[in-house]
Amino acid sequence: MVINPLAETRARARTRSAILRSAASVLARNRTATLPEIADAAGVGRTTLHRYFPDRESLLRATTDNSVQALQQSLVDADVHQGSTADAMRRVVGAMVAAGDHLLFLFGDPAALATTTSWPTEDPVYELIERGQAEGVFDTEVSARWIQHSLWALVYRGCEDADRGELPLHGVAATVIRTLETGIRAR
Amino acid sequence: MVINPLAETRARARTRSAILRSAASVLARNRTATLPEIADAAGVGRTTLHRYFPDRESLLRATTDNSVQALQQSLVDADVHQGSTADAMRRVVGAMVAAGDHLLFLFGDPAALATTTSWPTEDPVYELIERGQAEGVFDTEVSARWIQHSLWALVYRGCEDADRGELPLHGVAATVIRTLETGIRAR
DNA sequence: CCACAATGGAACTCTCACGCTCCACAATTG
DNA sequence: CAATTGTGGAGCGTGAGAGTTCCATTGTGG
Repeated sequence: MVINPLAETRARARTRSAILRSAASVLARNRTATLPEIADAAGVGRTTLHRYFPDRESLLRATTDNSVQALQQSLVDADVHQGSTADAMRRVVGAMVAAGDHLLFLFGDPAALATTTSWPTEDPVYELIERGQAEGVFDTEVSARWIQHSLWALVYRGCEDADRGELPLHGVAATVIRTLETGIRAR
Repeated sequence: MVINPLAETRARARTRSAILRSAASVLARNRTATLPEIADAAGVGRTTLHRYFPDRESLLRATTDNSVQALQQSLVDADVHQGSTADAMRRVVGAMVAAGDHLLFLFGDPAALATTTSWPTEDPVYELIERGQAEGVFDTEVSARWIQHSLWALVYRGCEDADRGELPLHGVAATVIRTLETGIRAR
């Protein structure tokens, strides 16, 4: 009956991604969450969790890789090379906000990002920032790296505020973009 | 010999604050750090650590309270009511950066801030922001709360970058202020 | 429809951080 | 310079979470 023992059945694929999604969500909010907590959130038994990810570390690695991939896909969808630099940056913010839990998980744990091997060497967002600086659209007094980190920081904070109900989810992107583009000064 | 059994001797006070300082520093970088790690960082034996803080939770509470107080003191020194709103805000950024490890510890752990009882109800920075909005100096399209959170996010990120050597410590405040005031757009 | 993949509860061991105690030694303070 | 306070190493019991196995039950999918 087994046609291809290497291929995951649909059931396994569904379970696997349910676990990864819940893991990112739970760990984003409490990085010391226990395995049973994660299993419960995924609607899965602790035994099943162990069957997919033998130990905690492999679950963390898989969750990190999965979140990196989800975030990247979201950025690809944003199509950074389309239209003006400013418009592209706005789409980037929207894309990151859309990545939600994945972003909160990744940037909430300094260790996670530091140890992952799946972080792309080619970063379309970083290139976009450099492009914007070369075009005279973005500030050249600060480094491209800092601009990128400012972007991360504000989007992260926006997502967290939304998560706590301090900011309506549909307004996060607009608010972040406004502050990112022109700061907190009145115009 | 005991003159006042309630008063801490100088030695005890020194040890206590050494522990609290190290705890904030170590826990900011790894919130699951073990007690021996914290004791080592403070140059103190594990036994002594336990003598001052019977269990992990009491150490965490004390460290949180201590960091809140240090940050507050730093803000008091910044003298928010002195001079123009813009200048005051610049001093606030400098004060927060100076708080360094305390800030990284406090804002790095969502749970720490949520459970502390020592967070002041009167927040001079929040009042400064409201004042700035009323004066037409700060953006009124976004909430005062969001401006405050943007401030936190950027200062936090700046401190972290400095900690990782991605940003020179003496440039953190200036960089954060620039981005905070006018965003990432070129002028 | 029915074989087999997939699941999850129960129960076990193992590890490791924690909390605690005791006692010899060092530092302080008057 | 003593009397007392403060320190820290060694070592032990405890408990929570991790990792494992077994087996009865469920439910996918050909």
